[in-house]
Formats: sequence, C-alpha cells, structure tokens
Amino acid sequence: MAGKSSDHKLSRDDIITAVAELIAEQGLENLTMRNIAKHVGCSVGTLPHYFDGKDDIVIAALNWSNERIFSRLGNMEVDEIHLESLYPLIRMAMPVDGVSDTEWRVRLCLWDYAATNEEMRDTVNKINDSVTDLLKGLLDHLQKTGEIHAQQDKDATAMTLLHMCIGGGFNMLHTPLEQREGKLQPLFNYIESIRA
Amino acid sequence: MAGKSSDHKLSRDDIITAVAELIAEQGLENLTMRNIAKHVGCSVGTLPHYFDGKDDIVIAALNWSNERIFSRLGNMEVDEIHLESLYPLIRMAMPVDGVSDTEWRVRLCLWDYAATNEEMRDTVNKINDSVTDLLKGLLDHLQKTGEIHAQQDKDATAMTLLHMCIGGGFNMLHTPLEQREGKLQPLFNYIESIRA
Amino acid sequence: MAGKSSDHKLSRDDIITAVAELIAEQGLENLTMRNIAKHVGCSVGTLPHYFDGKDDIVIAALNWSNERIFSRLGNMEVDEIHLESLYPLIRMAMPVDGVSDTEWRVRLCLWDYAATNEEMRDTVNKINDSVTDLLKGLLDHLQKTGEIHAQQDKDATAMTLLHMCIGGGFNMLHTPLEQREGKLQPLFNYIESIRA
Amino acid sequence: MAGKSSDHKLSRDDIITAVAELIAEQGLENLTMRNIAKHVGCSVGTLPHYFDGKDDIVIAALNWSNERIFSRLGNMEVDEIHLESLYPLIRMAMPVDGVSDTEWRVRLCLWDYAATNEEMRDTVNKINDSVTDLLKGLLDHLQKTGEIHAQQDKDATAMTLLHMCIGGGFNMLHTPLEQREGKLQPLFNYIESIRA
DNA sequence: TATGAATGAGTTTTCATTCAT
DNA sequence: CATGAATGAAAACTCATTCAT
Repeated sequence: MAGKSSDHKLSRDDIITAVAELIAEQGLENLTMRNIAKHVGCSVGTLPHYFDGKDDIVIAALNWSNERIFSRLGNMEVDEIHLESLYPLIRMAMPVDGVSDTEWRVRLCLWDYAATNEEMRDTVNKINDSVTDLLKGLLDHLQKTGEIHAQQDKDATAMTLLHMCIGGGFNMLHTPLEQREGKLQPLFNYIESIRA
Repeated sequence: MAGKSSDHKLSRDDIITAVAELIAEQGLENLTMRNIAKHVGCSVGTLPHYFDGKDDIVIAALNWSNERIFSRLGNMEVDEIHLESLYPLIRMAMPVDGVSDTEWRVRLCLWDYAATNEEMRDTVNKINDSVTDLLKGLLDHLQKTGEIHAQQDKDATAMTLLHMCIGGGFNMLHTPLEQREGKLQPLFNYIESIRA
Repeated sequence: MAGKSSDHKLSRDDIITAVAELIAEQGLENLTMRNIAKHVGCSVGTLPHYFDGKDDIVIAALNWSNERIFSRLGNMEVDEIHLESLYPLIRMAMPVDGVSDTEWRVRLCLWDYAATNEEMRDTVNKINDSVTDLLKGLLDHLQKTGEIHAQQDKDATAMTLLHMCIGGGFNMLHTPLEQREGKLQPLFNYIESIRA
Repeated sequence: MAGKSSDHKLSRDDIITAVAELIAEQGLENLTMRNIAKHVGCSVGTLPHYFDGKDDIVIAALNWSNERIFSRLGNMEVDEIHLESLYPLIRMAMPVDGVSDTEWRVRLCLWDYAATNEEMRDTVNKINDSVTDLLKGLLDHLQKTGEIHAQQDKDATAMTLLHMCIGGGFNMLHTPLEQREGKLQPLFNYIESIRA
C-alpha cells in the first residue's frame, strides 16, 4: 500500500503521491485506474471525486515531480554563497536516494510525455527556465565575489550545468542506486574547472 | 503515409522506420497495430509475418534509434584528429534536423522504457559505454598530441560530454527545430575549456 | 435467452448454467465471449468480474457437468437397498430428459477436453472413481444380502456398469430424446443377469 | 514430421493421416492450417489443392477414424467361430496401442462433433449399426452352435458389448497406455457370463 | 501443382468511465 | 463522498482463405 495511513481522510496529494510511486515502479504504460485505487487503498469509484479522469491524474503526477525538484532547490538556505555551495545543491537535485529516484523516474516520463504534448512542453520549459535563472543568479554572485572568471559566459555555464544534471540524472536511472554517488564526480569536476 | 512505395516488397526495416516515425510523432502510448499498418500501408495481419507481436516491433524500433545514433558516429572519418574534430561529431550526434529529431524522440522513449525494463536497460548502458569509449579514445589521442591538458581526467570528461549531449539533446526536443542550433554553443564552450 | 431474469444480481452460477446450455446446443468450438454475454444477458465486459478469462469459464462449466451428475446420484435416498434400487439410479444418471441431456453433452465435451488436458483428465478420473466406489458399495451390500452371487467380481461389475452407462449415455446424444428410454433396456438386462 | 517420406507425391491420405495425428495429440481446438501444413511438410497454400477448406479436412479426418475402426473388425478372419473369437476381436477394437489410441482420440472428437452436427451424427449412427450388426451375426452363430443360451437377447447383448467398448475405450484415453490392458478384463468377464 | 505473403474478419482481453446503492 | 458491478469501445492477436508468382 501507499503512503496513506489506513482510514485517513483522502486528499489529492495522497493520490498523486501514490501515482508517482506507481509510475516510478511500473512505468506510465502500466498505470491503470485499478492499480491506482489499490495502491491508494480506495475503490476505483472514489478517484473521480478528486480528479477529472485518468489524464488529469497523470498530468498532476507529472507536474508533481517538477514541483518537487524545484521546491527542493528553492528552499535550500545558504548564508554565504561560495562555489562550494553548488556541491550540496547538485547532490540534492540528483537521484541519489529512493525519494529523488522516484521523482526522477516520473520526470523522465514527463519529458517523454512532453515530446508530443504541447501543454507539458511548456511546463518543462518553464521549470527549466526557472532552474537556469536560479543558477545564473548564483553564478552572477560568484562572479562578483571573484570566485569564477569575469569573462565566463553565465548563460552557457548555467545551461551546461542544467544539461549535465539532466543527462546524468536520467542516465543514473539505469544504474543501481548504490553506484550513483560516483557518477556525480564529473559534475564536481566541471564546477572546479570554472573556478577563477 | 510513410516512406514506402505502395506495391513493393515489404521488409522489417520498412516497418521499423514507419514505427519510428509514428513513435516520434505521436508517442509510444498512441502506437497501435492499426496505426502501424496504416502508416506502413499494409493490413494488420501482415505485421505478424515480420514481428512476433507488438512488443517485438516496439523493441526493434527502440533499438533502431540506438543503432542509428552510434553508426553515424562510428562511420565518421577523420584524417587528422584535432580538438575541432569534436565539433562536427557533436553536431552530427544532436537532434538538429528532421531525421535526427526522429531518432532522438525514439531514443527518449527508449530511455523511458528502459527505466522499468531490464533488457532495455542493458541496451542503453551498452550503447552509452560504446559512445563513452569512442570519446575516451579521441581524448586520449588529443592528450598525446598535446591539444588538451595531460592531467585532464579522460573518463570524467567523456562522461561529461555524454551527459551534456543527452541532457541537451532531450531538452532540444521541447524546442522548435530552428532554434536548436543555438543550443549547441554550451557544448562547444565546454570543448574549448579543456584545450591546453 | 437463458434462464436469467433481466435485472437481477448476476452470479457465477448464472453464467455457468448459461454456458452449459450454449455448449450443449452449439458445441465448445462455437462458444464465444459474445455468445455467452448475449445468452447471459450482460455485456462482455461483465464476464471478467466473475471469471479469469474464457478458459476459466469453460473449465467451470465442464466441472459443473461432473458435479451435477454425481450430486444427483449421491443425493438419492433409499430405505432398503435391493437390486431393483439400481433401476431408478441408472435412469436418473442417464440423459433421458432435457436437463440431463444438457449435462451429458457438456460431459462429452469434458471427456474430449480431458484427452489433451492433464488437469481435466484428473477431474474425469476422480469422478469416475467416485461413481465406481458408489457402485461397489451397493454391490457389496447386495452381495451380503444375497441378492447377487458371492463370487461376483464387484470391481469388474462396477466398472462394467460405469462403462455401459458412459458408452450408452454418449451414444444416446446422437439419438432423439424420445427414443432414449428404449435404450436403457440392455442396462437393465445386465443388472438382472447378475442376480443370484 | 508426419508419416510422409520427404519428397514424395502428396495425397489426400497423407494429409488425413497427419491431421489425425495432430487431432490426437493436441485436440481439435488446436488444429490450424499452419499446423497441418507443417506436420505434412508442405505449405498452407498446398492444402486447398486437396481439400475444400479446413472443414473438409476435419470431416475427412473424423471419418477416417470411423473407417479404420470398422475395416479392422471387418477384415478379421476366423475359420471357426467360438465365443473365444470375441476376445481378439475386442482387443483389436480397443485403444491398447499407439495406433488405435490415435484412432480413438479422433473418434472421441468425432462423437463430440456429432453431438451438434447432423451429418456427423448420421455417420456415427451408421457405423454403430454396422458394428452392432456384425456382433449380432456372431451371436446368432454362437447361439446356433449352442455356445450361448438360446433365450439370450441378441440385440441387447450386442448393444451392451458396443456400449461397454465405447465407454471403456473413451475412458482408457484418460489412462496411460501401459495400464489399459488390465481394463479389458470386465469385457471378458461379460463375455464369459453369457456362455451357455 | 506449389508457394507463402497478404488479407481482414473474428476472437479474447483490457480498461476508463458511469451510476445505482 | 464511497463503492464496485456493469458497460462497451478499443486494443492485440489469430487464422482460414486468397492469389500472384
């Protein structure tokens, strides 16, 4: 069963979380209303009370992965920003534990879904822009403090970091959880390479 | 209709190509035997002559994208290898035209599929290793000729390039074709950054 | 239409009975899910609620014929057992009316099915053993009361009776209902022949 | 492969024999034109040259089992007829070896088929009448030679023998070949019981 | 005659959705 | 709000038949 404590009042979030787990475990193509109901611990007839059909549920679950990933980054608190601050930021963003693994698996589905769905494409682009802006802000600050070269192209660097994370993150999903930590090194190497 | 001239002898490749186009256009979830038959220009009953069911067709199409991407890289001929040789190599690998766009869209499906399918996971890992080895060979050569620093970590650099390409390539699929050329710049920047 | 009143609660038994009727009328090879649904008075999508696919339905219907035939024999009550007690027992077992005709037609399918299906073979053998045991019990009693010869081989006699009933019963299915009563005579003759 | 020596001229009999084997092994419900072609050693397109479709083939194969069983009985030669003559006659008729096992399996299909097919029903009845007549002729002779009682009802006795053989034969199909010989005893017991 | 690729109707099965309770 | 039986459209798959070679 899902993350619901037996006879609690049901909420959209409970369902979304359960669906995200199901997508992560079995893929979007094996997601059925019956599976969802079983995993949530309710009957199929209950789901329509919270969502307008299966598509609505899927889209909500896909968006959930986007929101989670960004809220985690945005909530990170740093007193003083240094180049080293990027290390925990990146580790936090990557799929290195069970929870983030689930999020990334759903996100891969989201990217796939977005390839043929305009609405989802906008969602993906929006979150990418947000993350890029966040990175650019950090790089701008680091450039001002002199930790990275003044002539460094912040836009390109931010995009490089984003793409490395995306490519590396998706690739990690094909690797056992315990071997993923080692795959972060190239990212850290890159960060060091831009130090002034 | 697909690239098949009406009353010609059918082949597995004809079907695979048509299926790849369909997957790229409408996504794996909208792929049906009827769609395939219509796009190929045959009846549904013809398909079983060439493949053992839908799964077999899908897997063949997914593998097709893998093989295409690598055969294109492997076939590239260079007289003298310079750091600049990586530019056309990368441009050739990325989804910058209609054909490569299709391949990458199928490949995104493949990665998604691989997230919950062990056999496909092996396929993905194998092709990644091949590409990484190819890149490491190039980097090794460039190190010997002194075009890149001797202390540069070839493994990490190759993986970085791979992940940037993957992340960038998948991301491009959410961007109109004509805007993709500009997104190659971060990759080229990175290459320049490792020049000795 | 079958023996189901339109908008009543459906049950496995309702379906089994309808399927038995269909098998008896049109044969196992003409049994389709559509036919079943129409005869039951429901839609095809309802059937999976009660059975795991067509095989499950067929097996249930085949077993039904076995159970019916034996429950009818087992439920027969006799105060005092005489050789004459076998007469009604046999008449009850044979396909002499519409209901038993249906059961026997399904049973013929069952025997055919069992010829190439190990599980069904066990089912057939089990019911045969049960009936043989029942007969042996009766013969034993009759031997003790002196109605049949002491040296009569009870095992062989029971098996003879069983085989005569089986062969005669199956054969009757190729004869109009109204002519079957006359075909019981050889059985009664045999019974008389073992009287002391 | 079937009983065909590689590249011989094909005949209807070759196909019928192969089909009988297939029916005996896998049942009528698993008989396909492809299976037949493979077992015969030809292509599916060859079969229509010899038979008018699948039904024609099936009916021919079912009739084959009928003809085989009777031709075997009819061809038996006896100089002097005694009650003991029935022993080899019966053993020859029953499914005690591989060949007769195949015939009986097909015959069980035939009986099943005949339950819902008028044409086949006539075929079954005709062969039954023939066998019964044969038996009645023998019994008549034995009555004249005094080996069986004069008051014995020949019609009933012949029918009893037929039904015992049918019931016993069909039942044997659910028993391993090597255990069938023992199941003939009740038949022999019955024969002895009518001796004068 | 022989071939076997092609056909398409027919079958089973799955599943999102609905609705009476 | 919750239930889960019922629905029927749509999917994959099977297979007897046809026909150009």
